[in-house]
Amino acid sequence: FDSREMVELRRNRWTPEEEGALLAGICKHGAGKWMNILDDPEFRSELLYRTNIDLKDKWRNMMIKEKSKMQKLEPAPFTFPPAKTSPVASNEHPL
Amino acid sequence: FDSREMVELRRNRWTPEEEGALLAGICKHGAGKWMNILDDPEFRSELLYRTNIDLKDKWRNMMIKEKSKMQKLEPAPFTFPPAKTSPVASNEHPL
DNA sequence: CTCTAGGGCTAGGGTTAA
DNA sequence: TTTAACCCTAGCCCTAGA
Repeated sequence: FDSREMVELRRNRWTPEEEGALLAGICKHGAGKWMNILDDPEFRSELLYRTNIDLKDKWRNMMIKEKSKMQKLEPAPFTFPPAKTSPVASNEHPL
Repeated sequence: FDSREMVELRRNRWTPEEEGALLAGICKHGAGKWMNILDDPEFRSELLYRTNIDLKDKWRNMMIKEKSKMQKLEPAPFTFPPAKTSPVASNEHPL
């Protein structure tokens, strides 16, 4: 009996602990080895309520977020008239 | 400049016909099956200019309105222990 | 059969406009 | 100020292909 099968009903935010376990698992097994990460005793307890699909989806979302952060750091191309550089309020959405 | 053209620029208010189609679609497919409702030939023509997100948002707003009406009608008497809620038949859509 | 990759869809918080 | 309509996106679903 696998308790992961029971958790189909929840819509769950990822905790920092789960994210850490996922990243550590990726470092150890590689991105894409979702079932290997879940089966690893080192991460199993932290990711008990996640499926291999959950891991894949979460990794994708993390990559999307990293990508958008990178785009913010890239130097702005030369334009005229200059693009407005008003600071973005922290409660606004990125992108 | 025709004032009716101004109407096109406003936010797209839901018509009673659209609301009826949405409710009928929910009865048939269930709340949450927004794309199924849109794809159903029975409702497609009436909801032609709505997206699945529009359907979801409209249903939420309708529920909010119903809820506030309920709260106005029910003074919510203090009881202890709390009154138990009636169970819902499992063969019905949850709505 | 299981597992992964990637597109699609929903839920719910947040924002805008009237 | 209120709120119907609309936006953003994390999380979850569907499914072809390995």
